[in-house]
Amino acid sequence: MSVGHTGVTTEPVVTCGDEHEDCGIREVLDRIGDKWSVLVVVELAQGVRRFRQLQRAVPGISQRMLTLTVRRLERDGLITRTVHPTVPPQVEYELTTMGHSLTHLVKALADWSADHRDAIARARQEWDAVHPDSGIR
Amino acid sequence: MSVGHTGVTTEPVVTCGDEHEDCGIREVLDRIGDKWSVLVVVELAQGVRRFRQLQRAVPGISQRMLTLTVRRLERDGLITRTVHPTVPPQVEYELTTMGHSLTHLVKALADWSADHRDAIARARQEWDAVHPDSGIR
DNA sequence: CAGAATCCTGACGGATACTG
DNA sequence: CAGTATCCGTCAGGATTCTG
Repeated sequence: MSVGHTGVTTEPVVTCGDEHEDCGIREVLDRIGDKWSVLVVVELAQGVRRFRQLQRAVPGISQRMLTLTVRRLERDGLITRTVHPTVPPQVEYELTTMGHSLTHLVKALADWSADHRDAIARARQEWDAVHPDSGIR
Repeated sequence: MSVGHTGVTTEPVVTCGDEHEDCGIREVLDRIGDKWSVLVVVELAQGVRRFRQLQRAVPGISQRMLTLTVRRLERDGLITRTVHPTVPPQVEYELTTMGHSLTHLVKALADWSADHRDAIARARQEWDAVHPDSGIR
């Protein structure tokens, strides 16, 4: 579609209809924009996982944050939480259909990231070279 | 491996290759996951904009945050900043090619949001009804 | 194992005032 | 107009401890 960033003839790829309104974008980002949600979703995309499994699969996450993250994902209907009344307790997490659909979006993110991470890194180095102590980072 | 818990025969849509590594996902989210970046990008998808134009187009953003946001986007090579040495000063912001490509990703986010916002809202209400005072929110 | 409850810190971001 | 400079509150998220 020839995006051409100089010849602004491109019709807007994304518009908000209402000029002054946030599209639903922020709504998604408020859910998956946090530090751990996507990583948990990515892991659950592999299959059913138990609590400890998730924690090991997502290195660096604390129990607290894992708990909060899965609770919120559950609340939003993106994953299910199944408690097996055994001892010791066993809790399984699994993506819902909606959760799986989110997976596609995450893939788009990963793809874009893979495609541009180098360019971004270069742009940064360049910028940082030109603006030594800008406070920006 | 057939992930499909419904009938989704899809092989994992997103995998991280290395089992224990963040894909580049967090990298993207660290850039556009903040409060304002996407909104600025969306506005710039419409065309070239000046500072005040941007601020009016993105209601609620402070000068400070607008400044920080455009600086970071510029640093990452997603937008350009052109200063016209006039008086009063005139500064124009414009998406780069890479910035435009990001626009497609943002559209994917908006689409997913539009498709699932209702389902999410319902899931929440339901969850909140079952878990009156869970602290989660 | 799978959490709940607390405490604590840094960073994100808002408000305001000043400048070229 | 297009910023910069400060001050300040909030809160996401880490570390730690306790429990069924």
